[in-house]
Amino acid sequence: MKRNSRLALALHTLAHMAANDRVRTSTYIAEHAGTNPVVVRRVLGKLREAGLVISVKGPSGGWRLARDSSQITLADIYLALGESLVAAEVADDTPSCSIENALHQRVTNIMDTLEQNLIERLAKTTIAEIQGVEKDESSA
Amino acid sequence: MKRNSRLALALHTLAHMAANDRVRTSTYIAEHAGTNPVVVRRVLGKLREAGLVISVKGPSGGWRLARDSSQITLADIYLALGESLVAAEVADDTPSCSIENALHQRVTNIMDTLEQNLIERLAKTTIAEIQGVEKDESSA
DNA sequence: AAAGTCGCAACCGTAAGTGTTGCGAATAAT
DNA sequence: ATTATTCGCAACACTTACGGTTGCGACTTT
Repeated sequence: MKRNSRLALALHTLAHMAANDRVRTSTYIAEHAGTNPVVVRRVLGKLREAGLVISVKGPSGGWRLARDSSQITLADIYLALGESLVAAEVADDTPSCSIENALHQRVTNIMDTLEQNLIERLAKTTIAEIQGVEKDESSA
Repeated sequence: MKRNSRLALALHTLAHMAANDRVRTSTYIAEHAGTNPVVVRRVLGKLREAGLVISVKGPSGGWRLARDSSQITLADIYLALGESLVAAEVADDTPSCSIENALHQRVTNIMDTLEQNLIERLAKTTIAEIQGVEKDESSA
């Protein structure tokens, strides 16, 4: 797969799961998403920590949504994955002078604001809206 | 520096240049941005291709804004750098079935829309607004 | 008891990006 | 003209992030 495709994978998978409430194994999901079961578990694991999906072990186990797809927004997913597409991950500051430092702070603030705008925008769409209308029949 | 810091570097640099209209060398900029002259030239080179800055060779050469800082938006910079922070770079499609394909298309459309929203948001801020009020005096 | 499934850790390979060096081209200053 | 300065560009090394893969243990249903 391509780079930083976790969000796309999560969206795709949850929309798929929203089509009906059958339990899906990570192997099944991986095949339909064109990736690996472990990758699926890695991504869905984060969503499970955030309470968006539920996993059950053992035969006839797998994954299902923790609540109705209309109650899961894209922001929920984005935040659950710990994504930060816009904002810079601050690490070390080398403020050569106070003016540089102030400027750096202003740039950082702007990017943080942009990140926040993105999240607010994400919060306005739910999985149910992605999933659309049709019910999926592909089980084999 | 950190990863994908090109946008932050460009913002920082252009805001710095907006403080006055002196020509800055890439070495000077790099020192103040905590990076390397070649990295600065790489980033500013893209902005030059987009007509946002002008570079002059030779002694007393360097970089300056191509137009007033109030006429350069963050979207100009973002697009000049060829950034795509949200949208997925499509490469290959493996539509196992038509339903999968439709779903994939819908996810792609959503991420494209989010990318577009980000750009629209970026277009609402100019370098002049980042730069603020004070005039910078640091030359040594 | 057996089989299926997740959970997790470890590792590899690839890709992207920054940092660095070197050299050529252009241009201003002398 | 010569020289010094600066960009332009290509090539390379180094690091980091991430997807992909394997292996094994834990759990639970049948």
